[in-house]
Order: sequence, then C-alpha cells, then structure tokens
Amino acid sequence: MQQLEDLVSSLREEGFRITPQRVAILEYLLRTDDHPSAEYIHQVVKKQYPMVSLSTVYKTLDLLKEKKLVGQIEVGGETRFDAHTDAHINLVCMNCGKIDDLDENSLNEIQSRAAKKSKYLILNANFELFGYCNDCKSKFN
Amino acid sequence: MQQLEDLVSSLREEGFRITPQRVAILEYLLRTDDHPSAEYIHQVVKKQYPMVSLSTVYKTLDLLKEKKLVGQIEVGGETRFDAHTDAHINLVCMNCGKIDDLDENSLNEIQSRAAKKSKYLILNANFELFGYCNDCKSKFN
DNA sequence: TATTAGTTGATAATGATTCCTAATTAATAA
DNA sequence: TTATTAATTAGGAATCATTATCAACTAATA
Repeated sequence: MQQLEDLVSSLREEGFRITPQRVAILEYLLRTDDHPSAEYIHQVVKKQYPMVSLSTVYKTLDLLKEKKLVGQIEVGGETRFDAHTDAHINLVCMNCGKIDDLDENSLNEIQSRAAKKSKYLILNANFELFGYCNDCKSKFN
Repeated sequence: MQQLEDLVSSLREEGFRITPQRVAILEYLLRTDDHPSAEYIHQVVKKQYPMVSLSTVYKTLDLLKEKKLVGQIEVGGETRFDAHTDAHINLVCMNCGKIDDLDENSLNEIQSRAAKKSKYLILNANFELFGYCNDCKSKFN
C-alpha cells in the first residue's frame, strides 16, 4: 500500500497542483477497502470538505487512473474504484453490491500466457467473479 | 456452440413466443465472433428486418442473459454481448475497441478456488485483459 | 377463426459521465 | 509578502446508454 505523502509529492513533482480536494479524495481511497463509485466518493469527501463538487471527483479520478494509482471496474452500469492495484480477483455481490478483493498469484502467469498466445500488448487486467457474498447467499437457497 | 433450432425450441417450451425479431437477434449472435453492443446489434438486424426497434433488442438481450445464452461485459461505458459462454478471457483492444476471446482452462480452477477462499456463491465470471491488439500495437511503440 | 396474454415500437425518463466556462487558487518569482 | 498566471474548481448543461411506459400488434392455443 502506498503512502499518501509519497503519492502527493510524486504528483507535485510531475507538475500537478496539490489541492485540498485532491488530497481528500486520495486519502479516502487509500484508507478504504470499499470499491466506491464516483458518487459515493463525493458523498464521503463532502462530509469533510463540503465545497467539493462531483465534477472535481470525476476529474481527480481520471488523473489517478492515468497515473495508475487507482484501478476501476465497471459493474451494473457504474464505475467502481480501488486503490489496490496488484493483480487480484474482484468478487462482486449481486445482492448487496459489495466488492471484495482476493489475491491470486496465478493471475500474473495467466496474463503473460494470454499475452503470448493472443499477441496483444497487455496493459491492464480485470478479473471479476459475480455471485452472492457470504452474508447474502443464505437468502437465495 | 449451440444450434439456433435447439435454442428456439427450448425457448418455446419455456413459454416464450418465437418472434422474427428474437430469431434474427439470436441468429446474429450465434454466427458472429464479434462482441457487439446493443446499438450495433440493432444496426445489423435492421438490415434484414427494418422494423426491429432498439428497445426490442434490449429486451431480447435481457431474456438471453437471463437464460444464460449470452454473456456480457461492460467496457467503456457500454455493454458488449457474446454467445461464447464457456469460461474464457476477453481481450479488449483499447485502440480499436475489438474484443477477442481466448480459451483458458485454468480459469475454472481459479474460480472454484476463489469460491472456497471467499465463501462467495459464484454464479458468473468475467476475465478481461486490456491493451492493444496485434494490429494496433505497432502504433504505440 | 377468435381469443388473449406476451411482445413490440416509439418515445419519454433516468442516471452516470462528460463538457463548458467564469471564478478561484496553488505555485512561482519578484 | 505580494503579484502573476496557468491549472483547477464548482456548478450546471449536455450527452449517451439504458430503462420505463403503454397503446398497438401478434404468436400460440383451442
């Protein structure tokens, strides 16, 4: 897990301005295990900095995506974000919408095998399993 | 790969009506290797049956998803469909938007391992690798 | 051939995301 | 510390994929 201070100074060195809005958004993403949507990030950050707008959240997320500081997956018509950038499986609960991460070493191996077989230049990966989480699955038996 | 006739009669047996619109959409999905969007399916099917509406395409896709006759992945804010329902990797070209399938036996194994570790009840899976396809990657060297 | 419930087509509504622009402000140097 | 300025922000409008609505139509059945 990256440290806030390191990320902030590397962004500053690249010429980006360090605004309270950006710090608040990054800070929240680093401390949570959730996979929040832009809308949800906005709700959370507004509690601390009520002036933050939703469009700033979107623009900050674009920046962080470009810098590979957050990953994204598209689920149910919305994009969900995650500061856990190692190769992992996203477990998506189709009932409550929760997303859990699960580390899985073999993904890197599959990825390089797929790159070789397909001749694609691979830049990014998403592995999603959809189902019901441990809390919800009892409701569907 | 399933046969059109089999799918049609299984739908009829379940009480669904067999309309020319549904047959045209299913027929196209079965014969293509593309991963078309709803909009694109509409364009294609309209050539043969000009009366088919986009909302019928969406409704038919909902039906086929529910019956597990097509899979879907969300990419770049739109949903793309695929009648190849075995476990496989989707290779998404970030330049031209093409999606290729790549069979990979080990996905089933990963999936059951993940189910055990996470205690999720797994119903569906998507494995996506993003990058540049063989045709496009030369443009980014 | 008549009945009827499932399906369709057209359009309106929704919701996530992007676009636009004047006002604000972080970074820099005097 | 203050002035300068280009990057950033807030807020609202615009966009685009998808869903909802409902009157008209039709596949299945008897």
